[in-house]
Amino acid sequence: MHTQLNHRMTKQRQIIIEELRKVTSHPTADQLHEMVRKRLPRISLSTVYRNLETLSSEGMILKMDSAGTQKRFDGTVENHYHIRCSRCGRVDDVHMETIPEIEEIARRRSSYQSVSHIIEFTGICPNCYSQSRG
Amino acid sequence: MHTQLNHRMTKQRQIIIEELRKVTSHPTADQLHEMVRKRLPRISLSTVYRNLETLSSEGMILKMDSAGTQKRFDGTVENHYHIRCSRCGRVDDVHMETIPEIEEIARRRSSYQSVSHIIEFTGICPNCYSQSRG
DNA sequence: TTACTATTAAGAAGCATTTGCAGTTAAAAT
DNA sequence: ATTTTAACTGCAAATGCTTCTTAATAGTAA
Repeated sequence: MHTQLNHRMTKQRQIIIEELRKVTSHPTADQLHEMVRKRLPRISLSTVYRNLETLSSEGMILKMDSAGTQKRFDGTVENHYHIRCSRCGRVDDVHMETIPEIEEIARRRSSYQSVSHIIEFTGICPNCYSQSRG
Repeated sequence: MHTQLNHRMTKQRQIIIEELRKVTSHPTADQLHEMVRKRLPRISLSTVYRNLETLSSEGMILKMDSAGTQKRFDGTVENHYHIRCSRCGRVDDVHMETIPEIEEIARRRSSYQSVSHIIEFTGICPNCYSQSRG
């Protein structure tokens, strides 16, 4: 059982992984491009983008902020949680109690101030799920 | 006292708020534009964007996915939480235990399947905080 | 009413990301 | 070790979301 789908380990891909794993700074694509360029001066930004996409869909790295390209807006301001369908992008509210206690934990562990939080769930929405079972 | 900072309640702004509060679908700016157009056919998309920005900075609505314009990447795949500085955009890992139990709660409340979760904290990082105190 | 200034519509500009293409190369097949 | 072939690369151009520019409009205060 392997998730390798005819993917080649090119020099570019190898070095992108290595450089990303070296740091804890959660770089953007262009920051990573700069880092990789120190070792592969001719690598293009689109190669970095392409590989980041491939690697994250293989589960080898994590793409953050991967919600989607467009921002969404909510008329409700009080903190509440959301769940997003990974198939169709639909977003619903999750009606559950919030857990503000974790903010104090995060504050202590991170030494950030004025800590707030959001939780975002991801899953398959009822529509997409029923479609997938015919 | 009031949080009104020389902001005018124009017809456009009023209707944008009303339409957003009517729904629970977390629309994107262009979806909301379409909704508002039913009542104000000549409103422009940039007016919608401008007002959504104003309203969310006033705290009257919530802007989701407001992380930033660029995606970030993480070499660590196992679920862990992040904290982001609202001043400088810096992102750090938060070393605390994850709480997978909430996924079951969210699954029951939402009727989504295969639920996973992330928590994102927001705060002021040590650098920005020490700057702000001179 | 008059003056003042925030706001608007329309379109251009900005910027992150994706895509088309022609040449290259990793790696499977021979 | 060669051949083969489809994935991959660099580059440029395209795309798509969001913000900015500008001249005109319209709330608001006096």
